[in-house]
Amino acid sequence: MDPSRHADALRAAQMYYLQDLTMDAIARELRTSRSTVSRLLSSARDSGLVQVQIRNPLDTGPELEGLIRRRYGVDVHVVPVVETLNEAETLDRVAMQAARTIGPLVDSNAIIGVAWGSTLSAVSRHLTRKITHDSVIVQLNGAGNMHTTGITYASDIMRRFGSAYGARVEQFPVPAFFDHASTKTAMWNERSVQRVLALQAKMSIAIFGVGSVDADYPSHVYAGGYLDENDLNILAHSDVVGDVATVFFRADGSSDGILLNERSTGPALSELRQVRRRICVVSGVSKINGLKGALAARLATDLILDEATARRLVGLEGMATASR
Amino acid sequence: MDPSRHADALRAAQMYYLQDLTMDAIARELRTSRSTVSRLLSSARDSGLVQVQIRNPLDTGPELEGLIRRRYGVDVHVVPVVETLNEAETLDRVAMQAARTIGPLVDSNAIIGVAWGSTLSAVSRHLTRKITHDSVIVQLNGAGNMHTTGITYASDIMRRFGSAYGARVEQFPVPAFFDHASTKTAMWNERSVQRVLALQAKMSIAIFGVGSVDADYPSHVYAGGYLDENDLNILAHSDVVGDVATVFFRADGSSDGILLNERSTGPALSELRQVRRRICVVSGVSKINGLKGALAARLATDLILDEATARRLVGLEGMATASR
DNA sequence: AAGCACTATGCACAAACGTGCAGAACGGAG
DNA sequence: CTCCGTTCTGCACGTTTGTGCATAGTGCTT
Repeated sequence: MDPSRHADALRAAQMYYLQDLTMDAIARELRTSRSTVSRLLSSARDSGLVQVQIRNPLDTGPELEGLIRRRYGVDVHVVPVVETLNEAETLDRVAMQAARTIGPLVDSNAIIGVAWGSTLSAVSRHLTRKITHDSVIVQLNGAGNMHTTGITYASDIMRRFGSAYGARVEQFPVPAFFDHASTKTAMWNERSVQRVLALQAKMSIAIFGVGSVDADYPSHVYAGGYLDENDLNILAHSDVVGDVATVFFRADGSSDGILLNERSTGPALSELRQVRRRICVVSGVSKINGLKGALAARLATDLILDEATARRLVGLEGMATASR
Repeated sequence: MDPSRHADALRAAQMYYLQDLTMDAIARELRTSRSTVSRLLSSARDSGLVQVQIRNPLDTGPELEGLIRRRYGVDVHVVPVVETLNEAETLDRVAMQAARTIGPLVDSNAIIGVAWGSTLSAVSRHLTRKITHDSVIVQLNGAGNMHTTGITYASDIMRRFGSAYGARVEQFPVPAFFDHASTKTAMWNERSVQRVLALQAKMSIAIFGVGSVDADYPSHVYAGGYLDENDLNILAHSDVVGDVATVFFRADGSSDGILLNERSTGPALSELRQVRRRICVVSGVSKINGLKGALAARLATDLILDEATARRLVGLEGMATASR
């Protein structure tokens, strides 16, 4: 990219967003055409030069947010969507808003843990660029399964995060679940694995969705060939309600004694809870039970979810909007 | 204001700025007309719900900024303006950009010192609202003179700052200059004055312009009847180059032995330098000598100025733009 | 209950904006 | 120097957005 174009984009952005000039006026000052200015501005926006932030004064916000915030002790962002949208459209809009909400939280020298799944995939597609230095994106859990090594799917997510924030990407090249807990123990002593684990231990931000065992559209983990029939049976007949980064938990948030976790490659819930900022993105009411479990386990510090699910969470299904 | 209107504004802002919907689509979701949405959005913008920020990656920024930053050790924001604009238009645009640049720096519990003058007046007119708690705006120096008590002029500035940030306003009801230094000493022992001085001592942000003795358009201080003919003569025949908040200094930044300062009500330069964030706004090349003195005195940590003055500061008058 | 002052709404029009397209400018490769 | 592929530019058009104005709504006073 021509560096003088970047400088022009900066000038244009300042004049447009900070001085309220029209594109026409800016075009005259830069001696170019209005359409070029339009393009300069859009490049300024998606190169992260311009940051738009919505700061919701906590006290005046819709009571729905206040309710969730107080009950679960998380910073919550309710994404307004109409009920008539289908699952895919809702996910798309939640993902877009999530991507723009986490942007401002990312800073230089951050170590960002990222899970994978349909939610994170959608989020990764909507990230806006932001220039940071010496940041690292680290994969939270393995993505290999019986059919594929899972590399491309999860690594696409990782790569998008990396290029949006100009960060190094550290993949976690292991399966989602080992067949034998003993293999995991062995691998966990490998230096290549330990390097990733060490990074995970230093995470300042973690971003993940939740899986819910009883979701209508089963999450990737439950349908994608990551678990065999036997495992699925065991899950279905246990009191497990969901997972975060392929680590399972019960409705009360406990996870002790869940055998599958010993073969899972995701971070133990107690480790995850060490991370300063833990951002959970949820779209779709069918994930409600998994979400409740995750909140009971205090896995998230920040929660981004669609309005319908938010209402379900606090038992206000009937209300049309939060504020009247 | 109807609280549900505020909630709608928030919803609309989220959908418009974070989900990229058109106003038309938002209107359908909110069951109202598109024009109402347009108005909701503009109210969201100027109530500070929506914050637009331009983050200029320091390393890729125009070299002009880098030059000033390195030479004077200040964070600099150069406001792009064409040379053909007259003084008033330039001031207006610098002021608008300055107002929007300082917005993000203001936070809850801040104590903000504000000077007065034509520059600050212009800035105060363009402030964008931002909700903060327990912030205080404190006047840096008295504004009374021989003709008026100066209350309305300076207090308008203060009031605008106060209402933009929802902050308490503390005026400084003294003249700009005392006739006798001894009166100042006496007043400085008054409890009402000491309360203001105590606040000033705790400032976290100070915002001021500069006066320049040899400016084409003499600053308010030099023309507004604040000083009598005798004082002006003394100034003209001394080596004083300018002032900040009615405290004078020389080209090298020194201020010792300038008698007028003993009668001035502004903060001593050494006190001003204690403030963590000191924002200096300058518009117009004729202030160049005052500005150079202020920079030599290290009075500012942040400098916002128009492009022509910036070029003059580093001796690049000829260059059309910074980057080609 | 009526009157009044003020604010919010929708319409219609004008202004501002985004984008497909065709041509210009640029930058190697031969 | 010419060719070719790529990127940038301005135009033209359709879409999206801002705003003056007439009207409807709201709340307060008498």
